[in-house]
Amino acid sequence: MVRQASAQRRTLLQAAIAVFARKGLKGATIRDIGREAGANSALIYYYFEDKEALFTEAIRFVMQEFFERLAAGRRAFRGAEDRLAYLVDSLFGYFAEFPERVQLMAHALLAESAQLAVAASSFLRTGSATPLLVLQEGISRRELRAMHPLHAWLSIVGLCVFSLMTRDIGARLRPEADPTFPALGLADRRREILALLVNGLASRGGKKVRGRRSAKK
Amino acid sequence: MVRQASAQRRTLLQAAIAVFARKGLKGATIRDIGREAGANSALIYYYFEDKEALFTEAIRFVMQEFFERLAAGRRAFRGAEDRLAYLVDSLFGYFAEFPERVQLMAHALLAESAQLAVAASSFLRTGSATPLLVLQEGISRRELRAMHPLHAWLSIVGLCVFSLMTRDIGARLRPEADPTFPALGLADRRREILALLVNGLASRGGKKVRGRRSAKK
DNA sequence: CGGGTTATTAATCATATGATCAAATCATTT
DNA sequence: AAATGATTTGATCATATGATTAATAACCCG
Repeated sequence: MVRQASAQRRTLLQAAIAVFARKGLKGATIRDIGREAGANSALIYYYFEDKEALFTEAIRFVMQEFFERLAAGRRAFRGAEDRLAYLVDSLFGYFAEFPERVQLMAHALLAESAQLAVAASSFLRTGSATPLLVLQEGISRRELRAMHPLHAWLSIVGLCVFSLMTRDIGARLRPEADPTFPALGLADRRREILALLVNGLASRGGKKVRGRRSAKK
Repeated sequence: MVRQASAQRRTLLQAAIAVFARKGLKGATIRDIGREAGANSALIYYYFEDKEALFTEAIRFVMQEFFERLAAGRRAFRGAEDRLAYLVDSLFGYFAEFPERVQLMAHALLAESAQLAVAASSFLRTGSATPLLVLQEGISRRELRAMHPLHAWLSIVGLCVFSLMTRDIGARLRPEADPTFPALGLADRRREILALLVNGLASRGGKKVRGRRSAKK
């Protein structure tokens, strides 16, 4: 029957986000999600069509929530670095608050790209995809190199998501294989990614370093 | 009994790589893999411990093969851009030849990081992780900014893998949502990623543009 | 050829899973 | 309180799955 808005429905959706994030669409089971929600798993079929539809709604929810936050925090930008910092910080801030949701998006991206594309295109159509607008603005103002904003955005997301997802890989490698590997916190990673986005990996040494180099600290 | 090297064993491993790449560890079934290999699925248990061990061997195989190619193609570098181009081109070239293997690594990176860490650390220990050596060399020579080479490598992998994995998402979005979205080929993506790695996203306009800007074309 | 080892298969097991449904509970209105 | 409709649950079904096993086929060496 697929009921709309209700507290129970929201609870189930949040449980689904958590479990899908941990195990992926295939790895998560209906019973897992029911248990996480503290409800009978059969209830899921009262509120949602099936497991796939629940997954689709989960990624749509996360995407919408993220775009809303981004739009809410939008401001005037002082230049390229400020503009890029806004995007990177939004990603890092969102995922610092809801770490499991990055993982959900990563699963969607990798294994269920069809569903992700469906969800994403609805945001593109309604013009509510803030990151693309912000990047487009930066390109128009010649702050950023000329390129399609979607490519720029995917590069930023790729860097951040990869950095966030590989934190535990680094942690696992560190002790045995490479004692020199530094245990960087989120703030350090944010700084490195921002430096990469603004200036690239190449050293600007020899010739004079640009003033825009360091954000803070 | 877990037999070592044999033609059949290799066939099964290749089939596993293909199926795991398509469906992930959880999504792939033993029967899928058997069918792909044209063999009885029970045979898998003759050559491999279980499904997880097969997955681990699959990512180890791909990682080793990729590192070997990288080591074979290693050369003297003329500077930061040349050095970064070598790494990006190695990734893109490997993907062009074996797209499914890159997808397998993406699955391992984002969804099965525990197994990836096990496989990766053995390469780190033996010092055969060429990309880290190449990056370390570039940093020592002040071509590249000072940072831990593993972070630099993960950034490069993140950019490339994300770009490669989102190609079909872009293709799905393009027609309906955004008619301006350009259908970039691999060569264009390579160029954009390299430009980002060398110079960042920020425009060098106003102040004079660096000579190292454009790779070719 | 023949005996013994290795490789491969069909059949099967136990369990997990997505989904359904009828019954039970709860809420709301009369 | 009775009646009606919405919500929740335990039981159940059919199927898919990872894994095992016993039997068969292929291979090899004398």
